[in-house]
Amino acid sequence: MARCWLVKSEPDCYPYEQLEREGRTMWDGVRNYQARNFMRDEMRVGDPVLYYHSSTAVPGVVGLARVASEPYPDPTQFDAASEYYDPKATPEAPRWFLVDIEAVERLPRVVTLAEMKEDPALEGMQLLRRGNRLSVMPVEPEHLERVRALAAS
DNA sequence: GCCAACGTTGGC
DNA sequence: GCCAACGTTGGC
Repeated sequence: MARCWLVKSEPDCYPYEQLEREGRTMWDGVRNYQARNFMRDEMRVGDPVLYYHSSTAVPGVVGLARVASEPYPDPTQFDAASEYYDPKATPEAPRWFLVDIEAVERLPRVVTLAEMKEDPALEGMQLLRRGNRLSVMPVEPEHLERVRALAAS
């Protein structure tokens, strides 16, 4: 079975609806080494991805997506006009990597953070650990299936 | 707006 | 290599 993932996005910044509309996007602007390492070293084309909305009134998983490319350097790190510009990165020695993400399907309903916390079947899920701030993280396949089942219920 | 948790930076 | 200071994330 493929590895499964969860990505966070603030809906004010890049909501799932926009990914649906555009079909596919570069998952750029990630500036955390752990998250980078997941994208650079462990993601494979086709891996399933839960799409999570953070910093919003009702945070939760809203859709399914999928890894759509091999890793490659995040072009925004070289762009002095970008908010993600990193002066220490060069094309010869890129520091930040990303993958493309494509929309698969919106969940029938939002699976909220609150209900995930209450669900014994999701115990141990990295998203639910205290103080978790990673914007890209692995998800156990059974946890991903459980979230899908909750969304269908 | 508050605050806990965490990552990063930089002085030593 | 330690650790305090600082900035950011993100739920509430």
